[in-house]
Amino acid sequence: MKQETEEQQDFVKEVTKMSDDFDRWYTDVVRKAEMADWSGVRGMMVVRPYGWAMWEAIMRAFDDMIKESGHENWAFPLLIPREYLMKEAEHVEGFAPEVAWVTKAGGGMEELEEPLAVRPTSETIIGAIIKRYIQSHRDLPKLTNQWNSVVRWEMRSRLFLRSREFWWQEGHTFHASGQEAMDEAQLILGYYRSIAEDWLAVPVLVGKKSPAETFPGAVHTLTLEGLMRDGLALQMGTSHYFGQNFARAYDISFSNRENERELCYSTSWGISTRLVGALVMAHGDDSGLIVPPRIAPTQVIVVPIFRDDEGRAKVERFISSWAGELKAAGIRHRVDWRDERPGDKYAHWELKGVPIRLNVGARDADAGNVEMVDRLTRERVSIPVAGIGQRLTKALDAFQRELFDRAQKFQRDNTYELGTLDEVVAHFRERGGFVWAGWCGDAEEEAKIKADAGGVTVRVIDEATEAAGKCLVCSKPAKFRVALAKAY
RNA sequence: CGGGCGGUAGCUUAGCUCGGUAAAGCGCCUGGUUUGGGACCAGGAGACCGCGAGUUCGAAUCUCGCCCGCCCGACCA
Repeated sequence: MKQETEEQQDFVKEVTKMSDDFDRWYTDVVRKAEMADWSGVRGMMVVRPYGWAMWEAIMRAFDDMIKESGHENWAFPLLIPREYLMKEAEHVEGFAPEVAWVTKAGGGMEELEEPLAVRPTSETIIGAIIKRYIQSHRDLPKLTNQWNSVVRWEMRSRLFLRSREFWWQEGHTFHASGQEAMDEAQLILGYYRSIAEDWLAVPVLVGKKSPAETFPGAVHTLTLEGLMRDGLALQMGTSHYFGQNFARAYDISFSNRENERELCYSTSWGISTRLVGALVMAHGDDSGLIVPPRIAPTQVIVVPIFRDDEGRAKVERFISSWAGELKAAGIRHRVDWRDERPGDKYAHWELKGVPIRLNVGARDADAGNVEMVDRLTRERVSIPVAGIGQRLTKALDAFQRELFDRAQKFQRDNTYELGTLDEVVAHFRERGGFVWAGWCGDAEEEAKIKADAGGVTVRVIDEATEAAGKCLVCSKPAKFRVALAKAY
């Protein structure tokens, strides 16, 4: 059954091999699988239906989670008056380099009195607006979210990973106590972890960001990091606790039970279309995408095989005798009736990463079987059509688990524990992955790691584990246990 | 935003050095033969040669400006 490894590698012809050039492989796959493209406007991408459908699956899953815990979707303005943006000092400084401005409008391109920023994120305008709706502790917590796109004037772009416009959700919540807001940030981090691990099948490290990497204006930032197949880490979401920083800047206050004026505590959090890129880079292979079943726009593709009209009619009758069962089982499936040869269709759907394929020809119809092939192992098994809905549901669940297990094994195999900066530098000269080490917490030492090890940064601080041993740079007792990596 | 490279049909590219009828493969359309791992034959459509200016009798080719992309740096969801 599995004699043809080399042969299988050749199935997809036009995609650069992952081992030859990971970056080109990534771009080839995203474009050939019809997920996204460049638009002609610098750094601005167009997300095509196949890619957008994956984002839709993520949106549905996450939207359900936050609705369940009382969050509500809003729509806030795209353009932000300059004065709003200027109020939180660290925030302005952090975002200033990447804000795009609208300075002219109208047929005569008249200069605006006040330039308007195209939102790079909406803390400022939401802060300025939301205070109207918060007067009493009874108005709290205020749990808002919006699904939108934002613009950041990036100098270098990559499909899904970094583009000048990207789609995301941004949640902004306001609370009566710091503890409640911190709990909120943690709750969302848990949701994000579930999206990454349970939906995208990408295992993640979670923890706090170092002060240098903390979101501008935040007290602390929680983050999750996945490991891509080239050994680079990718930030897959962030959840920020602001304390009263934004409330102070925007005067968001409420009357507490004692009838005293008090500033709110706030959070913000986001995941973006970058996750679609993460799924490509965490699971794909030389034949193209491998899409986790829970995200897959098409979970099961049926390839009919026939010689003539009579054969076609027979196969068609056979398929329609059990296709209803797939529908009843809630399986997203399609039958590929295109006028192409079977081999062409196999390669096509492998490139698109459809988890399970059913080959159905006359001999299957006669036997009441279909040939099931899964995208991960490529093993072919003949299965009876009786109970096919249940059978495929199980197979898809198993596929989802195997994909996660495989990614988790990859992450484990590429995670190391090192003690000194020399070791870290030597390590990253040779390979990628995560390196756990002790750190004293000093910003200077962090900068030294980044400089000496060629862009290696502190990705997460593991707060669940007590730091032991010494700082890898200065050998003072370590305050934190941190995961280091090169990242996108 | 700095340094390097590139842009010719839907895609990948040749042609450019040395100016002179725009080419190929893949893809697409039509017909036929085919169909259990990327088929074959025949015919056909498809190109403001990235955009604009300049030099020239004549520009895909030379010059300048701009736009877009790729690689390397700094910045980054």
